[in-house]
Amino acid sequence: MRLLLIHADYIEYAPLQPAIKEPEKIENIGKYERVDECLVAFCTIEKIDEENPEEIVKLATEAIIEHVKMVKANRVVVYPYAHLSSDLASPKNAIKILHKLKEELEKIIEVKLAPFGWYKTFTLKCKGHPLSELSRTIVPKEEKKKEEKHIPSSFLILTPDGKEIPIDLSNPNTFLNLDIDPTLIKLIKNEAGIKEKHQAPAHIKIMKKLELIDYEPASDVGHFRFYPKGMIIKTALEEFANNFAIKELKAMRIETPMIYKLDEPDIAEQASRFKEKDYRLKVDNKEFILRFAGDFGLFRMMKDAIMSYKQLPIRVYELSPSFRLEQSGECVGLKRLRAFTMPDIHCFCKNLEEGLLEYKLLFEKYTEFTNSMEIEYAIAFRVVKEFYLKNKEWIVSLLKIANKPALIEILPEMKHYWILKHEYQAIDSTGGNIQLATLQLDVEDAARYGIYYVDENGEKKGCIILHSSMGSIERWIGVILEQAAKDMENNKVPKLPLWLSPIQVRIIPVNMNYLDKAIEIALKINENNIRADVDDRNESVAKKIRDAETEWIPYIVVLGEKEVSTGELSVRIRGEGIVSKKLEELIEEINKKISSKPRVPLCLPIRLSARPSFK
RNA sequence: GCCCCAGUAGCUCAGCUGGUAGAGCGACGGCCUUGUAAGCCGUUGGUCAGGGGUUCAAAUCCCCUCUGGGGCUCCA
Repeated sequence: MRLLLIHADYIEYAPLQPAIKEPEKIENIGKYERVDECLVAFCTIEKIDEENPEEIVKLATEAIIEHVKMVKANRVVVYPYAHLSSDLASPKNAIKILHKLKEELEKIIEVKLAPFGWYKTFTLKCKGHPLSELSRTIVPKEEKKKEEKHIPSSFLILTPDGKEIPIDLSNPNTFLNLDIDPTLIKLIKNEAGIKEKHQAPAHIKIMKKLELIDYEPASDVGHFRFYPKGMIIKTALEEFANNFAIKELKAMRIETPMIYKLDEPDIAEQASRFKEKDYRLKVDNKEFILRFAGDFGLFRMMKDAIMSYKQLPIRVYELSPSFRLEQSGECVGLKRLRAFTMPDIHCFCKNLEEGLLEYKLLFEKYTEFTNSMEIEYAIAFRVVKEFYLKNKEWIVSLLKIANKPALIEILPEMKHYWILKHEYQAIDSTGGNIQLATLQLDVEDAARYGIYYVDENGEKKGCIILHSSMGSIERWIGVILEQAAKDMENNKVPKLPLWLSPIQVRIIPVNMNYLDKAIEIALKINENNIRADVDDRNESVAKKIRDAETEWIPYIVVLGEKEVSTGELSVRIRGEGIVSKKLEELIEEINKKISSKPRVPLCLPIRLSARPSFK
């Protein structure tokens, strides 16, 4: 907010004609107001004021009152005056803030507020003493801090054979024509703010068309409803996350509450570092916060845990919903939500040396995990300069595991709680990136939240904490659908990975005479933990095939006289064609393809005619 | 959160220089008994996102709200 304060004998003004589309309503155009012995505050509301109107009003009130006392003015005239800044707030908000300012001042002194949004004529007699003219700029305190903190990062590409290619994000020539992984180039373009397609991500239409997931307007922005088929995919991914953490990494699974009291110091501390992106609620006069990450409950639990150096590294896993009040304009489809399901694995290590061993192990596991998901992705590291210089060869050894070059962001100094992190980023159908798995090396939080282990000498020591996640389940669904959309664009038949296809096999009886046999076959397939159903609707075979194809069903079996008499099924494989197979061969093929991926049972009526349509 | 664009039947959309709505698909009913991407006939279907305003008259013009999309901003 900009203020120009004038101590005046009098001011006289009258609104003449509207200056904006929606000016404040006034009673008499052209009617003069006169105020004597006053401090006139010419006042410009700036864009930045919209972020924290309360604070701005408070600071402005203080500044005006301070000056009123100094010059001993009897009253204040707040005079909207757009011309003190070139970065204006929206008129709607400016009016709100000005009225708020009037309200606050009124508690202390007589105030007049000139109408907003009018061209006004005015006469002003300035007293002319040394303190009679003064200008002030009011800026939110937080904003000031932010500006001071900002030191730019530098960027480079690091290859598995240890080559460093410095790049400059503000100069696309330094990276656009490099002969290197095209997916990484796309990631860097995103990082540099170069966007190729300005359109809605394709997964939104697909998730509705396939009856997986949809918006729920009765909820808040970024909260979705999951239909039965969407639930199959979500459950399968969750089970995959469980298997990864529990079977693969031998982590201990826990669960912690979703709601926390804000007056607990450590909770308040974590909340304050997350700005205003949290959901708050008041119950029984107590203020609560909805968890925006798993750390709340986990850190409390680990603070109380007694850990010996002999037990480390200790891995803890939690899968649970988190809530973040992301800016409404940022919530798009499944890319960014306000409610999401997050698998979290935290590893508690003795020291940096053990932390690095653990990091490398997790890097290998997460890379293997991401590779198995049939998507296009690139890796980005963020690392504090000092750490990078000491450990460059170690990072190269990670890249050798992934066999991919990576973007490296080098932070001149420690800015967050971690000294090293990396992300797996998928590229969507519009060329935008979607962050998936991430791994962070945290050297600060153990001390901050009192998480200790007891060392060889019986002394308490702070842990090194590795935070890691495969990324939210919802995002993974989005990315898998985006991958299908990209295939479609490249004239490939769009598919879901077999293990995630809600219906894996559809049996189509040629007519009602073969319905019983069809159901018998479907049940047999289901017994093998493969999801099969039967299209028993009274439609032509052609129609049923068409519907199965538009549902992206990977295996379609047509059942008629021929099949029943020979025992050879006619199997239409999505994107490939029709082959002849015995039932056992079909089951074997699917089992082989799904391999160790999770098997979620069919949670729908086996007969299509028994299902409602959710579209 | 800000700026811009959009919202018409369950779905996809037409109508939008003002005269209170239409198609295809779906659903429902019937006929057909089906062999690898839509068999035929009929019926049903709407507070034109919600609210307010202008007007004799609003889906159509104006304002507000909600929801979605694009672009910013933000993402310890």
